[in-house]
Amino acid sequence: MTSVEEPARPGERIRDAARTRAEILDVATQEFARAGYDGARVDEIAARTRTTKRMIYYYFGGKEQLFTTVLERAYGVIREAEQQLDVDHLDPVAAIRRLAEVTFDHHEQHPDFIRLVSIENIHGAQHIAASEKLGKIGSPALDVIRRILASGQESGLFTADVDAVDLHAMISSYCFFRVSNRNTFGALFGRDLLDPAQRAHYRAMLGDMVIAYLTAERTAD
Amino acid sequence: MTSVEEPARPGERIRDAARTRAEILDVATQEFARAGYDGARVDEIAARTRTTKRMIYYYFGGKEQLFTTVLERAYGVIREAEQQLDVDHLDPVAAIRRLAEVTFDHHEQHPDFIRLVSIENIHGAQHIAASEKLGKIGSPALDVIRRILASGQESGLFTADVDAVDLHAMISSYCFFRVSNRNTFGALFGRDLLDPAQRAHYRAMLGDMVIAYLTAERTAD
DNA sequence: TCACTAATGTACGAACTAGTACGTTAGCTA
DNA sequence: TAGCTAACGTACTAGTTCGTACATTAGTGA
Repeated sequence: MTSVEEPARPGERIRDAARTRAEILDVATQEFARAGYDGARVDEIAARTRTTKRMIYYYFGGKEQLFTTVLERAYGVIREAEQQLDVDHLDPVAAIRRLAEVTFDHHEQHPDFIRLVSIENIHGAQHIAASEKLGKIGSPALDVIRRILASGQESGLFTADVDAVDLHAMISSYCFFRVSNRNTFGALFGRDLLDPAQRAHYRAMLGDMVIAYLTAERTAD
Repeated sequence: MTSVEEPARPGERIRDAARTRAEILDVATQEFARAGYDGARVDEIAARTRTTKRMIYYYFGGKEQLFTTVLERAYGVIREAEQQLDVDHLDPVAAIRRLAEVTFDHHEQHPDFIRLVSIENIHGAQHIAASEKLGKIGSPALDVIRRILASGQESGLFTADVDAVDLHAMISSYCFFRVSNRNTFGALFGRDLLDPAQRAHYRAMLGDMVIAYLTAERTAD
């Protein structure tokens, strides 16, 4: 998230379109993540900004488009993180573990993103559908997975029948659930999935799981 | 879900507290699952019922308590399904696969439940916390997992360092994600995780993953 | 320096929404 | 069958919430 925090001496009123826009997006991200789409209040977003509600409509058109823009920016952040990923120098097993760990870390570090995605799912992904940007930005992580899989399968380390998108779903589900379902899981089972003391344990567990799946000999079917 | 659908000849007005209550819960479940807690409309729930809004407040006290009761009932259904589970006659590997498959099936068959849990997570699991019923109903599935794990570890089939709650989280995350994130995943990757043609594939993949994890020799750490 | 426009602020309204005051009736029980 | 109460319906209100009409000013280019 591009956070904005110039001091802005009180009383003085500065015009800065980019700053105002970014500040609205920052606050809106928090507010939507906090309360959901319908629970979020446009007035509340405005109040926590150095500008007024009028500006939200000026820059974004309305609550719906504001949420779409918030989503676009949140997905942009994860896409950037995935693009940083460089595992070509590692052997397939180490590479896939590294990918899993980076995914794990990113989910943990961006709970707001997880919440926004959960909210978007409740609403049928309608904002993604309405967004031109989000329509066809494939995941860079997918390309990485494809390369690792191809290399691992070629060398015979990995079983042959694994698909990149499926593996991505497997890794994502584990990382996502840990954050998205933290509250109900904690309430029902008395265990905090985000407990810092257990972090390394869960991180290793994910890697072990994925590698075990990829290297196990499958029973005939 | 205990669905209610007596014909109830038009014009005639029958008094039936249990039926009215159940009908409100049925409709409320759909409405909350459809639109989220804040998106759901009490008037809409009432309108789709053969009774009036007044009755919602008569029986449940308010929107908040109505949602809590909806949640309690939804969790009750899954707990019942878990209690049906009988895998004691199977060997550990078959038993754990069976457990995974039953979990898989239940999630797929109850998308409304998944949505309600997602919604509850957005709101910090506050309704679970407020509910006496939901406070301490452990999951029967957990007991089953504990027995299978103990048996599998004793016989040396499974690695020793796996915890029941962790394994439950692993299985749940896969099953949950497939339903909860169907919309965004489909929109971003063009693949429907609930495609009936892929159902068997994903079901087998889960079992393979869990068994691979449980039977793999762990690298020293 | 003048004028023009992008950027901003104020005040308000129309529609919605949870919740309630009050009145009515079915059906059971004494 | 009289009366009592659980069950139900109608109509309304108070407060909220998204959105906008209108007024204003900072900064830039001619």
